Parts: sequence; C-alpha cells; structure tokens
Amino acid sequence: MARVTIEDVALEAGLSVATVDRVLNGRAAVRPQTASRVEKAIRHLNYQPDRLAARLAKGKEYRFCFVLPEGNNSFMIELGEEVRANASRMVSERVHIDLRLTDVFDAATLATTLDGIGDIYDGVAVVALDHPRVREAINGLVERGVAVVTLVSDVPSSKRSHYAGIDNSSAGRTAATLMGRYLGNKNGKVGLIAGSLSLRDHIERRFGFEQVMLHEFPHLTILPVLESRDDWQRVEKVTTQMLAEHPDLIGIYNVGAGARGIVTALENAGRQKQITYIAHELTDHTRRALVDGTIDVIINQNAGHEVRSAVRVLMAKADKSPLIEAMEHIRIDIFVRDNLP
Amino acid sequence: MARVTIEDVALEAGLSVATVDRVLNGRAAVRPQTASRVEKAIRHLNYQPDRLAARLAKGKEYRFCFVLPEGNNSFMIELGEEVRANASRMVSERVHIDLRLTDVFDAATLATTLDGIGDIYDGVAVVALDHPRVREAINGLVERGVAVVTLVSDVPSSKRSHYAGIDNSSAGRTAATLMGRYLGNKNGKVGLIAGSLSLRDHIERRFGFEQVMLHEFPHLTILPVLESRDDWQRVEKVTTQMLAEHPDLIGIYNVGAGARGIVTALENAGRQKQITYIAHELTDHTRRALVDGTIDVIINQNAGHEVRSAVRVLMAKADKSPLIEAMEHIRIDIFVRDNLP
DNA sequence: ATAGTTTTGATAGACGCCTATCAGGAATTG
DNA sequence: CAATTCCTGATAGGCGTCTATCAAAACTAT
Repeated sequence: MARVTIEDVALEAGLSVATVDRVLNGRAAVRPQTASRVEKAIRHLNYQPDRLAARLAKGKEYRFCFVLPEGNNSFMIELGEEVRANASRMVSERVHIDLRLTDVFDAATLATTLDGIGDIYDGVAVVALDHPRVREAINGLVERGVAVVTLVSDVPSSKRSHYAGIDNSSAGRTAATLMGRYLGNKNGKVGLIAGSLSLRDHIERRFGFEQVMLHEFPHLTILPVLESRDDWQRVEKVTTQMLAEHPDLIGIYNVGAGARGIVTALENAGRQKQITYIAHELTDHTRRALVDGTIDVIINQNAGHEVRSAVRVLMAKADKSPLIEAMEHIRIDIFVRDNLP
Repeated sequence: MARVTIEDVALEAGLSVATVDRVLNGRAAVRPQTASRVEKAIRHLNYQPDRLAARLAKGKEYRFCFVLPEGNNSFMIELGEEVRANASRMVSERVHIDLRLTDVFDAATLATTLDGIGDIYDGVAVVALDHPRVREAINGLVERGVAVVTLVSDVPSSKRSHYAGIDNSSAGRTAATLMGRYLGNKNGKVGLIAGSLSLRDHIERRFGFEQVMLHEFPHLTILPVLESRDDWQRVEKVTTQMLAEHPDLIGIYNVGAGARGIVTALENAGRQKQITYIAHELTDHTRRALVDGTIDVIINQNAGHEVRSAVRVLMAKADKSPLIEAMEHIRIDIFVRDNLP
C-alpha cells in the first residue's frame, strides 16, 4: 500500500531510474522497445507520479493575468474580488495572478491591452468583446504560446483554448421558460432590456429568450429591446418610460446589469407585484429585490467558480496536462427567494 | 518576486531556520518574544509555507471512508461513482478513499458499520440516518479522533464536524415557491410523495414545502403525504391511486427518489401535461422526463460537489487546517428544460 | 560564580521527482 | 573491424519543508 515511486518502476522494468525518467518526460531518445517496457511497468504497478514532488522539483511558477472591465458593475466587481482572493490563496501553490482593468467595451483599447501583455505571462483570462480586432489580439497571444481563456463572454471564432462561462443562449431560454410558466395563461407584453447589443453574451441571451418565447408562449408579446449600456440610471429611465407606455406590461427580462434601475422604476410605479421580473447575476441589490419580491427569479453565473475554473484550465494548459471537462462546466444557476445561498 | 522561503524568514528575523520551524510547527518551547519576532518577519515578508514541499516532507497519507446506502437508487449510485472517481484521482495527492455500502435505512446496521470502522481511517463521510443509535456511533468515531462528515442527510445533534449537503428545508420551500408560481391562480390539489418519513432530509423538505404552501398559496390544497420507501414501483402504485382519487390534482411534489414511478403513472393516466410535477435529483430518468415535459422542475444537489467538498473538509480536519466555509456550501440547483448541464 | 535548565543554532537526512553530466555498453556505419 | 553514433546506467545536487540530534548559548536558581 505504500507509494509507488519512480524507483519501483525502474526495478520492475529492469531499467534505471534515469531511463524511466527519460520516458516520462520525453527528455532524450529512448528505443521504442525500452519505452514500452517502461510503460508496461507503469501500468502494472499503476504508477502515478507524485504531483507534489514533481512541481516542487520543477520549481515552475505560473504567471497568469486576468483582464476585466473597469467600472462599477456589481458582478464585475465581484469577479475582480474573486480573482484577488484566488490570487492570494494560490501563492502557496506557486501561482501568481495579476489583475488588469480596462475598457472592455472598446475593442481597440482591449486589443491594445492584450497586445501589450508581454511574454511575462503563461496564460491570460479575459472578459472579451467579440470583435475582429480583439479576436486577432487573442490569436496573437495564442501564437506566442500564451494560453488564453475567455471569461463570462466568449469569442468563439478565436483560438482561445477554453471558455469559462455559462451558455448564454441557454440562459436566455431558461429565463423565457420561467417567464412563460410564471405568467401562465395571462396575456400581455414582455419587455426586454439589454446592456449592449454588441456584447456577445447579451446577444445570445436575447436570442435564446426570444426563441423560446415565440415558440412556446406565442400569446405573449415581446417589446423591442431597449439598450441600457449596463448603467442603472439609464436602465431606470428607459424602464420608467416603458412602464408608462405599456399599461399591459406583465413581464420584464433584464439581460444585462443595472438591475437596480428596474427595481426603482417598478417601485416608483407601484407595479412590482404585477410584473414578473427576471434579472441576471446575484448581487446585493438583486438579492434584496428578490427577497422583497420585486425580482421573481435571478439567473446567475457563479463568479467564484468561473475564476477558479479559469485558473485550473490555465494551469492545465500551461503544463499541457489534460483537464476533466465535466468539472469545468459552469452551470446556469436559478435563484428564487428560497434557495439563495 | 522569487519565493519567500523559511530561510528568508530566519534571515529577516535574525534567527535560525530551526527556530522559525519551531514556531511554525509548535515543535518545542520558544520564548514569546522570539516567537513574536518570527511572526513579525512572517508578516513582513508575507511568507506562506509551500504546501507542496510541506506535504512532500511530511509524507502524510490520508485514509478516508465513505459509507453510502446500498441499493439501486440512481442518485446514490451516482454518488458512489463520484466517490470512486475521486478516489482514483486523489491517489496522486496521497489520499486513499474506501467505499462501503450498507443498509443506511436500518439504524442498527449503520451504527454497527460505523462502530466497526476501526482506527485505520482519518475521516469518515456517511449518508446518515438521524437516529440515536447512529448519533452515538458518530460521536464514538469523533471521540476516537476520526473526523466525521455527514453527507446528503445530516445528524445535527451529533458531533460530526461538518455536513456536506443541501439545506433540505430550503429545498422544500423552493419546490413550493415554484409550484405555487407555476400553478398561478389555478385551484386544485397538490400531492406530496416522500420516501420515508424517518429520513431527515425528506422530513425537512416536506416541512419547508408545506410551510410555504400554507403561507403563500393558501388556495391550493395539500393532500396527505404518501410514503414510497424510495421504490419506484411503489411510487407508481400510490401515484396511480392518487390520480384516480383526485381528478382535480394539479401538482405533485416528489420529495424522495423513484421519480420514474410518477412519470409512468402520469403517462398512463395521460395527465402529464395538466399536472405540474416537481422532482428531486437529476438522473437519466428525471432528465428525460424533464425534457419531455412530464417533469416541470428538478431540484438537484450535485453529487460531485458534495463528494469533493466532503473530501476537502476531511482533509482540512485531518490536518487541522482552516477551511473556506463559503467554498463548502452546497447549493440547491434548479433545473428546467433549458439549463440542463 | 557554579551548576542546572531552558532556548537557540547548525546541520544532516528524508520526501519523490527533475535536471544534468559522464562513462560504459549497444547498435550502426563505412 | 574500427570508428561513430546512439542508448542506457549511475550518480550528484536541488526544490522547500519536516524531523531529529547535538552542541552552543542564554538564562535561572542556588
């Protein structure tokens, strides 16, 4: 039951430790038949290299950089905090994480930031705008051997090695199903508010939402999408206006941030109980509104999971080790008043 | 930027490595003032012991045992598979995990199993029946210095050091909220089916469900709870009977396992579309029924998370290191057709 | 001040693997 | 068959920490 070491393997194979090591780390030429003897011994003894010892010996340090949007969006702030928390926790694991804030909504700025991230990093995680310029910057990093993970919002056409985030189209569909079921057989209008129609995650959510609404709940009318730039003051303004224009509004789906603007608008109009309101991201504000009953459902992505997953993936990519796909799937959380964490 | 080692700390404090080590590991008497000099240096340099090196040096092996229910309950089978998967993955981290199946529903058998788990283990995770006999067995283990984590179903009155599972009362409340909202202003009866009224998780779910139903949706009538012993054939029988007796049944909440029995009963009666059916645990069966529309909502606990969390907690307890509480919270998942993983 | 006790220093060896070097043996080439 | 080239063995030293031991220094008590 004691640990199987590289020495045991060497003994079993009738070879030297050096040779076993050469096979394991592809260090130098080894004859195929010798290699297979080693592999056989490994299988036979079920040898698994001690990762602790390996990493200690290699003394490898990982350097990663997280590029997040600047600004006061609650979710992004939380994401940043998770990055920092992870950074300090990972120091004892030889992982160094830097955090850079930039204007993610501006393709040129973001691209420049990415280009400027020299060769000091083994990996980069970025909340990315889906734009040709950004795509090229990502590809540039990948070609220089830097592992890239997109976070929260993807750039599927790029060469990024992984996307750590939810399936936003499914998130939109989920919102639609809940909206339709909550509204039952009521008739009326449903309003859609998005941060920006050039952010991929918002587009996808809207698409998924409309798809399900049209197919499954055709008796509900979807109003044209309002753009909010994820700014809650603006959200409040457009919502107030929408409420005034549509007395038969019975549902609101907020695709982006700025949920508190809708809360205020609804409360000012005194219609928070009549309108089913579904929002994204669990923050202090949305949480309170959910408990109060103004928000009915929150669709959430767990920032902590996303960051930790991104780090795991970056580490795996950095030393070319395989990763357990299933573990890196970010789930779409649904919160009602009763299952809040 | 290079790693801060114990040597740097010694240098900074003007002491020897041996003394720093003594402070760090409480190995021998050190004068308070000397200790504080070390601590100051540690803070100053932000020294964090290299966990890899530490564990390598200690060469500590962890031995844990998971005690799960035998039988063919899909969820429990999945739990077992997760344990096995984790076991093989953790070998390279010096963690050995054994899996024992036993009749968890029988207090005496379970207690005997727990008593019999000698002192070979550093920790035990158990799906526990809340029964005095079991509680004593758990306390016995704890007193012998074995860390105990309850899994899925808790024994709060015992001395277990942690519960890795969802808050079942909240789960019941969640089911009720969704049931009430899905049914809207419809009137009718709601049926409740539980596996056993002596399993704590089922009792709590039922309690939470009824509480919310009575308060928030008083227009709905809750039928007396039916007991199913988590056996799907029995579930089918009682469901069929319930359907026959109550033509105005509009909702079913299945607190326990055996979801497929309800599916069959509903399909046989051709009432799957009229009745809102909420079930627990995402399995192949419930998944299919959710996609088909027979099940409307699945409340789930992630078996993989629970197992991994239990292992982390057991490790932390074994070497008395602190654990990040927030990370060990098991969330209550809500799945509708659109956010299935 | 002396003996005794308590704190500290110095250092070696281990944990399992990685890296590097050198020498000897095996296979290949002309 | 000799001269190369290619494979393999043996071994040293290191990664950062832990454990243990012995000697030296600093205190206490007498």
